[in-house]
Amino acid sequence: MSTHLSDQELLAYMANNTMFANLNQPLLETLLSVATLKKFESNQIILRQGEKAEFLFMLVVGRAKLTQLTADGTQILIRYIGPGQEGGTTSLLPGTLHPMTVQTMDKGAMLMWPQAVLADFIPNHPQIAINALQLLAQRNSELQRRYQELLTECVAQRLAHALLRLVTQAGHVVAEGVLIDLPLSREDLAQMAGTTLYTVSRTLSFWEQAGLIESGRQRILIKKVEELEALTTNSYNGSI
Amino acid sequence: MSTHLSDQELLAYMANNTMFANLNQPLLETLLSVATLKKFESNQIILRQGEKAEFLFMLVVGRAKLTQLTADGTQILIRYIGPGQEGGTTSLLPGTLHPMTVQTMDKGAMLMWPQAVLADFIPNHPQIAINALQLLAQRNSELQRRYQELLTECVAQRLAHALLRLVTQAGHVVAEGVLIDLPLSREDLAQMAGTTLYTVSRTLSFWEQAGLIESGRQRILIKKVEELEALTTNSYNGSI
DNA sequence: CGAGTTGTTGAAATGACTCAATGTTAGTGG
DNA sequence: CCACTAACATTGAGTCATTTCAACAACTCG
Repeated sequence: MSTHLSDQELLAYMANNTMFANLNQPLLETLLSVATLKKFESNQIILRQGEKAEFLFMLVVGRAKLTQLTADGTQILIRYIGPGQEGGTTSLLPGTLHPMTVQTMDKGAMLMWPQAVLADFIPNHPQIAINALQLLAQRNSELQRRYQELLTECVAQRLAHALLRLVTQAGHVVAEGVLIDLPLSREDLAQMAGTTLYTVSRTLSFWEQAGLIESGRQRILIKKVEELEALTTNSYNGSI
Repeated sequence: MSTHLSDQELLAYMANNTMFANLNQPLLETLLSVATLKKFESNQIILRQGEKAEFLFMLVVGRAKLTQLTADGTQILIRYIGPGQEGGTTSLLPGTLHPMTVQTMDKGAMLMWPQAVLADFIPNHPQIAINALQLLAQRNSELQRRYQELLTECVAQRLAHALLRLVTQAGHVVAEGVLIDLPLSREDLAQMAGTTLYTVSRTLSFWEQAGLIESGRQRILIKKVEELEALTTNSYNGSI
């Protein structure tokens, strides 16, 4: 995919994102006109956790990884984002800090809105604030769900949940099942499920033997999505 | 405390809550005029998890407990709220469901705003939406912090964190330290820290022997807050 | 005073982590 | 095109924190 996009395409991405939902076309165009299109290279850090939140962004080409570093230095992986998905939502509120680091995975481009510019739109277009509210409410409920998982589920269930989330976010249907279209290492999965790369490796091996998945280096193919779903609810945990 | 309050007092509670911050006095009064003051008994369920979110509320007398039930039936304790604290924040967005159950602990009273009424204020007073955004952003970052805790810390550290949160929320300074003014059972603490009542009991016994706390039936007095804080950061975990 | 709730504590079981050794794959430069 | 290297993955053995189960002790309330 080229990093050159028409305004048409950019507007389409915006219209499909909750952040810009229910806004009329002229307003979308105005918002686009105050945005900056910034290109980025692979493996570049866009936002660093702890820095002042100065802008909202939306990827239009390429992918990025959202991570958090805990006080003791453990890195956790929040989620992956792709074209049409936004980040830095808290930037609407002046004086906040970025809760996570955003790191690009490919060469790509994004639209950027400075905090002050966007905030100026709210008095006349409160829908923007409502949209942001909607977005934050979604994030909140997803986080709540993950918090619950962590509190009550065993590693195998959490890993199954993490894979299922990846399926809906980055799953491509192929002949034998669903392929997760991301360069995922065991370490990445461990950071998502809150465990170690060793336990991930063991669990995936077990599932591979059971015919649920097929995994190789940085590659995961899920052959039986329903059975993986069953693992998340069942009391049976696919441990070794 | 009586369950009878003047408009003065109600307005003061509102003005101090982030939800109604930066609103002028006339607007606060208008908002109060569209609210309903509802009295409740002890141990009454105000909102049930999964029900349609139909109103925002703010306690003015009494306390309540916010809990969540996970898919497998485990109950988790999110937090306690008291006078001046709100709940049902997601009610600003039409069509959402309550993410948690709210249960009263004492006889008391609260102000209630139906979703539709509040939503009507936003077009002319976008500050309300911004306030809600602020509130959700706070909740979000607190949840993130707790998610991280769960992911990286051991039980003793999580329990220490839970106690410290309770200190700031419901701590009363007394001669010997800080008394947590809530009828907290070991089971309650276990639900907050994501562990079992047995481990809570063991850990508290250990801390009691170390002179950090003093705990009895439904009663916890923290004698050395700083040392408890040290436990949360240190690599040393106060295990048995 | 008795019944039910709440808290304590020991012993055994266990899930997950750590460490260490080894295998596998992709990419690089000769 | 092959050998080399670094990154990624697997697996076993040992260890540890935490849970589970069970028995008992203490407190509260009608």
